[in-house]
Amino acid sequence: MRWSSAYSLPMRMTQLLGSTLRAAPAGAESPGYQFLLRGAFVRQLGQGLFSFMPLGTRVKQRVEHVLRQEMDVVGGAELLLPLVHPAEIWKRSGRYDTIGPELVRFDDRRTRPHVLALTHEEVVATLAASEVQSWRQLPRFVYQIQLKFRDDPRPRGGLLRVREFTMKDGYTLDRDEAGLDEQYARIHGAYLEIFRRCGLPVIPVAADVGMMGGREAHEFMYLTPIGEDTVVLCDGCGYAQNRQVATAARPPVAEEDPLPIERVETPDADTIDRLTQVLGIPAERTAKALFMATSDGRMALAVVRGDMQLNETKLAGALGAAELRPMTPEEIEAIGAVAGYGSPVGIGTRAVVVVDELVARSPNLVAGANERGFHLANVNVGRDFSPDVVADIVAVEAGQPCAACGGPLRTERAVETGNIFKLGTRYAGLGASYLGEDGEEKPIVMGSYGIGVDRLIACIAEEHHDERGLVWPASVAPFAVHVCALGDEGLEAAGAIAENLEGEGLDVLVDDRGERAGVQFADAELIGCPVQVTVSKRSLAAGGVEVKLRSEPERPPEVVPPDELASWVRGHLEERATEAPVVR
RNA sequence: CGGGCUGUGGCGCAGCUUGGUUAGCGCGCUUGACUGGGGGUCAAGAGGUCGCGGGUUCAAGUCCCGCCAGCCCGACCA
Repeated sequence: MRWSSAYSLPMRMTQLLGSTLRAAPAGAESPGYQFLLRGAFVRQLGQGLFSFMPLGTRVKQRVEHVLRQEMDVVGGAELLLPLVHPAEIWKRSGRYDTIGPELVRFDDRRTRPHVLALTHEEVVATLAASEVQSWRQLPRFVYQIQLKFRDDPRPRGGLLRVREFTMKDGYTLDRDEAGLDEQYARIHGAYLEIFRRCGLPVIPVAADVGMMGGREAHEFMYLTPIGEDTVVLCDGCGYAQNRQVATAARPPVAEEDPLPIERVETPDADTIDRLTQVLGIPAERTAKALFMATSDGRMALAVVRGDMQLNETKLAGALGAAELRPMTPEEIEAIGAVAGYGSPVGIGTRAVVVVDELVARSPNLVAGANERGFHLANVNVGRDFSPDVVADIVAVEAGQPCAACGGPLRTERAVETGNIFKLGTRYAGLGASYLGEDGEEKPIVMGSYGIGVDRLIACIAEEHHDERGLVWPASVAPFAVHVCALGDEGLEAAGAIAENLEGEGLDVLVDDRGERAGVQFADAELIGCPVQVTVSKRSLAAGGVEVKLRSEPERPPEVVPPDELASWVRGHLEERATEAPVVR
């Protein structure tokens, strides 16, 4: 293993732009982000816009090195695609219209419409169309490490959610689904290796395909309370899915014959809570109707059992809608419904009625009457109204039984550090086709594979720190060795020692600032390079330099003769290179 | 986009309630001395359109209105 980048001279701390901060700027909440700021790895320029300082850039380069190696192992060929795209290709894929304002659109000087890339499927599909003619040119796997810009409505959490970010994105081109499955599985494995090498424990979970489109997707989740996603996990059988798509075992439904529908008076019962009080029935005997509008202008009435929550992602999928929003009061009135007393009964064709699968087979539920102050008892799906769609549209809650093994499900907050999508022929409309062995023209089958580099760095910082600062895994540390040069004697001796380490292929940062010992030690711990070397009059008198590992702050330093230093460092780095955690 | 909070020197904050002369404190920065293995001490300094614009007032960092920016929660989102 190499512990060096292409650099051959030690980095002197006096070369670095940006000084360490004793206190974190206000607004930095998570410890990982605080240390990234305090250590001068990154600085914020604007909302969701970050400068990578020299130290941060080093980390980024180390992470990218791991990404490149692992992508190359699974047959990837690196390329670089433009950040600015003619709007045309996004119009041709249809995403120009389905994606909202997070896609930045602008005209160039000749008033030709352009966009800033928020991902690169369109470009790859366009390239595939022009470059691939024959089945003999497939399969292919290309990747890049490039900027993306997404005008997110709410950047937050430091580097966790930004607008401009670096992504390692890869794209597979295959003859058929079987070929895609093969490459997908291989890259799935490469992703696990990447996260292992970066020291980040992740869980692959089944996920929603979202704006990408396609038939299958996985996300690589880092479990942390600062995460914005929720994953559903089963300790019993290993079930793991994003809450957006997760399912739980369905409870049994009452075995009853349908009773005659009945209009009951329910004053001030415009919530399920109030309704159950007024009628003295449990929430699972009620059906609640939610009013949602789709981005393509359809009105939808979603019906779930009163004790369950709607999962909007599932509903959007059931409707084939890109986006959903709650209906406005005017829209609710327009379809003849009453908020708080909404009901699918009698709504007719004024709204698309989507009924949760459990509601569809539950007899004698209490539903609204579309009339203020009244509900309908003994509503039965099929008899009293006909749903347009029956599907699982409820959100899984912690504690519900696992659909696979019956064990209790739990939920955890998580950060999505990477994702992989089986796009299939979603982008074939851009002309990506090839001539098969049988002479038939066939659509190219695509896959898409992303890892957010900045987000990955943020997660590594979150995972690897103590109360004093960062503790970078050796694989991504800005430098392998941080040399503290104490006093004039230390400063004098440190140069040769650092150069020697560099000559041995180790990246070295030398603190040549002439600061007091305490300041140097504190900054070394904040910056978090794996090996700390102290050169001073005292260490030289003792026969060499003092070494200690950032990961073992309590262990007393060891004195090592200068000519043995490189092998000492190398040995300890190798030893720790295998320590990165693996989660499944 | 909705709700909340915050904008005062490079960083962290006080001052605002109850308007009143030269706007403070800690850290950092500069210079000097001492010190020299865990953010040292002393001394002397530099550095501020108090986010921006308007208003009220004899007088605004302080009160009012508008705007902008950032942070948090929600909506949204890979």
